[in-house]
Amino acid sequence: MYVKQLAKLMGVTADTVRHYTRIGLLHPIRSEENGYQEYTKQDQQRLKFIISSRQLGFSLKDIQQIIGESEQGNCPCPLTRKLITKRLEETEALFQETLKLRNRMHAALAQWDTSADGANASDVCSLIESFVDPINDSANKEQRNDD
Amino acid sequence: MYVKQLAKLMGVTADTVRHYTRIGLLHPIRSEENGYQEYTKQDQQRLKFIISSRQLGFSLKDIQQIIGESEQGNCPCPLTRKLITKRLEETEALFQETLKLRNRMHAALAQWDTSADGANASDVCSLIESFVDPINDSANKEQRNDD
DNA sequence: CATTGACCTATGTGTTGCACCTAGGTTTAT
DNA sequence: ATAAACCTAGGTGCAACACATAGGTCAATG
Repeated sequence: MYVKQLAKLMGVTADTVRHYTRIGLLHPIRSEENGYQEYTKQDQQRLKFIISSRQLGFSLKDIQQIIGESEQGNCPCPLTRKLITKRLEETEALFQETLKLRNRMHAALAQWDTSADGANASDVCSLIESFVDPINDSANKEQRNDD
Repeated sequence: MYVKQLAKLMGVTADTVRHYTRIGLLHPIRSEENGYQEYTKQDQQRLKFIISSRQLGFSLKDIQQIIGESEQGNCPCPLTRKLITKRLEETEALFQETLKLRNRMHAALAQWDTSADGANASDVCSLIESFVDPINDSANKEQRNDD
């Protein structure tokens, strides 16, 4: 099976398959006739594993490590548990940040909905410069008492 | 004011200030004595604007554009409104993706909490390979009837 | 007065996970 | 014969910096 066929079968792009091959996650066999990369059912299984792992938030380096453990005959599960804990923390942090950003953006749009495109010579953009984050506004801070 | 002093004052790293300078967002004056970059109050205001804009989800390129409009004498507000709409859509999408990822990760940890580190010769990692996403599992799909 | 430590410079590389491009070679069909 | 569609390796681009390299500057100290 050549690269595009495998990619199509697994629902990724040929570039993705080539990328995984480049970094050593897949090991196709080189055809002696034409120099093409031949992907076997093993590669297909491996690719499925990579896709599943990515869906769970593992980085490609994580996946390399996990596969490395497995190939050295060790059970990779402890490593897997350890890694997902780290990734979950990161994802949690990203989630919170993204949530806050989304809220700020909504707040800005709401404020800007009722404010005109004023032009102040000293400003670059009055909308941005006059925006007050309702959550981090100091007027609200004393209530929250967290500084 | 030199780079580190400005950075400290505004709560960013000196590298960040240098980065903004490199891409033309800040315009310090070169000292003739020692060749150091001298940042003025204008740069300080500008940096404050950049930080505010970043907090609202604008990319550095967005900020370049907005400043560009302003420097050409045009009111940048319409552009600002247009750009934040795009960024908000992206942030919304990122938020949803991150939320789903977080849920998958929590589901995995929950499943793995009650499953042993089994070793199957054909698997790389049985935990990952046997994980069933409760949300995208076809058995549940008909029940939940959307998302 | 030489040295140390803390600052400064420009430029280049590393990060992540691919997508895209270059410049070719191969295979298949018309 | 030629075009269309596939394949190759290797390189670049993205975002927003962090970090490293190799050097120059400056104030204070022993």
